[in-house]
Amino acid sequence: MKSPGKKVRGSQTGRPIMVLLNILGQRWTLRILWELRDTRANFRVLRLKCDDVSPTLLNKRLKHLRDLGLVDLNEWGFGLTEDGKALARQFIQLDNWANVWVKAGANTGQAKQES
Amino acid sequence: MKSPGKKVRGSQTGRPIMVLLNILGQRWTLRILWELRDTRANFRVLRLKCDDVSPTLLNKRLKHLRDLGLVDLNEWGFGLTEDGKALARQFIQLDNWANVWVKAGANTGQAKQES
DNA sequence: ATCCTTTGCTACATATTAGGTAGCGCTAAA
DNA sequence: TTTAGCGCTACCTAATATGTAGCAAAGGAT
Repeated sequence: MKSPGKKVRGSQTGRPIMVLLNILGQRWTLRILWELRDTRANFRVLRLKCDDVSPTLLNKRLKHLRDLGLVDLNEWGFGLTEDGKALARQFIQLDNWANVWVKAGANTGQAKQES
Repeated sequence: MKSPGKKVRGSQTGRPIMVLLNILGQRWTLRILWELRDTRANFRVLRLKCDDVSPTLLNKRLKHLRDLGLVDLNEWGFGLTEDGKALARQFIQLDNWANVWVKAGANTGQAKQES
């Protein structure tokens, strides 16, 4: 239903971090940013990189990320804007952290995602 | 289609960053970690902090995060483990970035989330 | 003992979102 | 005029989230 002022999901406080958390909390968004972190790729290549996401969703995410000015499209395909690159840089640190985390014996949670 | 060994979502390469991206890419997960970043909270308080998520989902996420060793529960409620805190520390940087990002005139994407 | 409250948590029906497949319109080459 | 590749969309089905109600257990007060 969704009345005008009502939100569909996540916080609508408008605090930047909340906006960002909402965006990043959507399936595949983080992954897309990650895959584009140091390269450009056209739609199909990006699909392959992203474990063969459905084009429907990939397109939806790309559209969103483009609206946000984090991703753009040119003759070499999709890629990160300067803002997007700045954001992606944060993830590289996550990558480092993740490696240490798993090495430390953390459960990867792969066996049981759903209850 | 989905053959037996295939997974339901996200990459299954096992690379730590992928595992992490899968986890963080689930709705509310980032938000929960964010809200617990510097405080503990019981179930209900946490719900309120998280824009009144449904208990069903909050419970599911908390269970998952506890399995992963990122969150624990004690007499003061739910909170981050040492691992969780280390991860949350990464987000603080995201917060800073987000503020700059929005100040720079970025579209917050609030007006049109759904297509 | 019996009633409240609060805790974490669950059932269940509904709404929303994601996934998979096919294929469109466009451009450019052959 | 076929062929191929591009970004993108329609369609239907499967998975996930939401909302509401309410559970069992633990404690406190009457």
